[in-house]
Amino acid sequence: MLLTTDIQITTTETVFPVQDYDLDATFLSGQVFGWEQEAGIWRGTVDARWVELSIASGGIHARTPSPTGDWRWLREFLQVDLELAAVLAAFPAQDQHLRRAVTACRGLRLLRQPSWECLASFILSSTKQIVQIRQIVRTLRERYGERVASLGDRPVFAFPTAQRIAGLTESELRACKMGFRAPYLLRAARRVATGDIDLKAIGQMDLISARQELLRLDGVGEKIADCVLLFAYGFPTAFPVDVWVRRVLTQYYFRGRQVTPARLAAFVCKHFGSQAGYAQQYLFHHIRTQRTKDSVGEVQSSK
DNA sequence: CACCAGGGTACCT
DNA sequence: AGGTACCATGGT
Repeated sequence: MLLTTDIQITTTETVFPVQDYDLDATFLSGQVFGWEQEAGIWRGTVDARWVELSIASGGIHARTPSPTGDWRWLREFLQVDLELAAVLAAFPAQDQHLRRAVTACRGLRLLRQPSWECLASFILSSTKQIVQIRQIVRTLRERYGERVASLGDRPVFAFPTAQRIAGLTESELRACKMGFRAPYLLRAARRVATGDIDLKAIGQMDLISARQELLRLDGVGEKIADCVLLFAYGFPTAFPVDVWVRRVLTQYYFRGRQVTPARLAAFVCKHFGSQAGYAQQYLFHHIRTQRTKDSVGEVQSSK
């Protein structure tokens, strides 16, 4: 089918007519680590393509350094065709905690990231603060990523491929300050490079099989698997539970009592429903951006 | 300077 | 199945 926005032959910019899309909330919500913001403009790469994004009247304005005849790669990444209202309508109607998070984070979206970069980034994420994950990813790009065309003054590098990382040594990776995660990343890169783990095939699987396949990787547990399932493959019920989400769930829905992981998973499945992954992202971003607000302080200080 | 960070594994009971 | 030490590094 032909969409009017895709008919242009070659152009370096376009506008996606989409409403309720907050670039700041989306790129700052801990789902992606390689993008930089300056004066309201977000810059980053999708695979080997560099792009800059800003909010314009009527939607998202995108610019690329060289003509892009077909913007499907960016539509896919940004998920501009997703109807956010339909997602929000699937949330439990009587959940006031979730409702408040949605109101506070209006326009927060889930991206659809390239799978290898997403997997690698979250292998690096364990017990790291988001700022540190960003730093490690930046170092990896600068040292081992392919240079890509950009519009700025400084050079830009793509996230290094699995093949590239597979050819590195553990000490070279440790030099990027990733610590004990280095052997995990190296082994994952090798298995992806050899095809032992087929990232493309995982996208065609059902949720259970895809999760099982990701869990075969050393250094990938349930939380990281769920991040990749949600942020790279778009499984709508994947629900990553990190320390923040665990904290917010136990505080809001279990009166601060200790809950076993199995019981928590059962609650999540029953309560949040078909768009649980989106609900998770709203709760996560909300709790992390509400520093000094009354009741939230209790959540932050509780274990 | 303790404590914590978008965890996972090995090893224990 | 559920607890715990440990892993490496830097922010707060």
